[in-house]
Amino acid sequence: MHEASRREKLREIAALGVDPWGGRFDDRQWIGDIRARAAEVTYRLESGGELPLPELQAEGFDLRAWKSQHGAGTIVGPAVRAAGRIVLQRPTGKLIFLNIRDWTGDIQLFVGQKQVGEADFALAKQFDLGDIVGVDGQLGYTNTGELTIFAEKLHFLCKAVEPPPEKHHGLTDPELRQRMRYLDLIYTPGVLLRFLDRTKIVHAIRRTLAADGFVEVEGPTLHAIAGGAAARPFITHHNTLDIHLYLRIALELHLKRLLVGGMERVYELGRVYRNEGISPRHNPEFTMLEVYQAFGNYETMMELTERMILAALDAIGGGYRRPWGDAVIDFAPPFARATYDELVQQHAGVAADDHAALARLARELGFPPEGKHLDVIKSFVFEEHVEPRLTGPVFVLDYPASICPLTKRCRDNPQRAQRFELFIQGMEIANAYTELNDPDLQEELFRTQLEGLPEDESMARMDHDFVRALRHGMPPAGGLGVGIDRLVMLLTGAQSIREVILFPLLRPVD
RNA sequence: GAGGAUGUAGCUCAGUCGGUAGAGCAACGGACUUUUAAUCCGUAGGUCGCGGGUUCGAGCCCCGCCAUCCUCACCA
Repeated sequence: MHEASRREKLREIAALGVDPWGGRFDDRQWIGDIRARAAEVTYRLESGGELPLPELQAEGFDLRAWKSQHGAGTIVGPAVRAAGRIVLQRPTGKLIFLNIRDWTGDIQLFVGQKQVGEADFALAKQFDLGDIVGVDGQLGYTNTGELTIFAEKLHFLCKAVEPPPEKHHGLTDPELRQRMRYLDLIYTPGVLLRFLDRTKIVHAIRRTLAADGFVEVEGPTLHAIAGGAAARPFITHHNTLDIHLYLRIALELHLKRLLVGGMERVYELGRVYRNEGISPRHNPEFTMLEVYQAFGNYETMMELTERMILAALDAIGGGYRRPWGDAVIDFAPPFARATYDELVQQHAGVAADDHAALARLARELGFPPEGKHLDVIKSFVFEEHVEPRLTGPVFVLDYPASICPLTKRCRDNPQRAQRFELFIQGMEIANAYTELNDPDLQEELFRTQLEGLPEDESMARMDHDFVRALRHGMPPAGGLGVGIDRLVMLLTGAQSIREVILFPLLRPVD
């Protein structure tokens, strides 16, 4: 079978006195850095003097013709050391061309029998696609103008006993791409870069927060009460205490306790878990950022949100206009701002206080409005009719107070909550409040929220300790939540959340 | 949870009307010191997702199950 010949080569490599699993390999340069040294390659004329080589990327460039034009000489370049996985191999008798890949790029190796000697050439004949090899050699160009390392010494660094995917098509089966992410990262163009961009985005966010004096903390992920959001939790059990515990569905309530405790600027960037459906925009575990700033409000958070996103874009490069599917998202600041009611008027064509018109529209959209509060009807219309039209980026301001249980009301209008959500391509990316710090009102709002829940969500409980913490005094504060996975989707052009989560949840197979 | 699509060699994919299972890449043997998905000659490789059924005969038709993808519902 396919493994047998590779295992045979493994034995033959060992028989050559080489460890087929490799070892420490110091002082090698990344292929991207080596490629950047192309300009150091020159043409040394026998008649004396050195010529720089022309731009060799040009299609159809013929180095042979160029050389005969300029007279006899040799190509000289810097000595380099590289390591990478063999992704293509073209043996032509006593000469082998290899393409190797590290996480910065690909480069061609020229391995000639005469040039590397009998021993290394015997080793090179045992190479398979997928093996990891090292090389010492001179950077130069082949006759066809391809930047190439002309090997002088080869090093074997790791055998691949399994064959790689098809060399041209790679892995296309979406199931295999997720189950074998290690192959997807190597062989699907753009995948590794996207995940590296995710890291840069998260780092840019942390840098922005650190520069503003925020501290990062780690709250508990096992909660006795799953609070801070409305979602079904995962349930687990602690043996020694013999209690049910819930994986956290939000970061909010513990971070606010820290506000009470005097951590004036605090954030957590971490995983939350929601026992809900899986879709191109939902994974059961996903990454949230929550930020709390004492003596700020939701406008403080809006300004911070915009700065973090711009810093993330700067970190990955490519400007503020980003393709996303068939659309282009324009992140050029400042992001648009509009009130909730204005957007209802604009996109639904209905005045936000016109109860009858909203009810009519809700019914048309399949939502029976009878006996429902105006804000509930409006909220339905907003979600169904307005949100999909918010291609954004747009900050939606001043939500109806009755759907915001953790939010301070607007001073001039208690029917409005000091809350914004940032929408981009119909997706909610950020959600921020001026945090409610009135303990009695908070307790009352929790209570009415719990009363409204259906039977099967009765695991939601009042968090009395949180309310007690508020009674000890939480400074007025702005709070922000950001869905990191979705933000990364938008910034990197990914159409599915599975393209930005390294190991999305899949049903296990034996 | 509902509906639709897909599942054939390690990978990417064909497979007509129900009649002996196909290609390319990868692999193996041979030729080749400037190739570019190298090329040329030859060889080998299959539980057609799993389980039933219909039929003289099933990759193909029927039933059930499994997995993945998409849409919807829940949700961010």
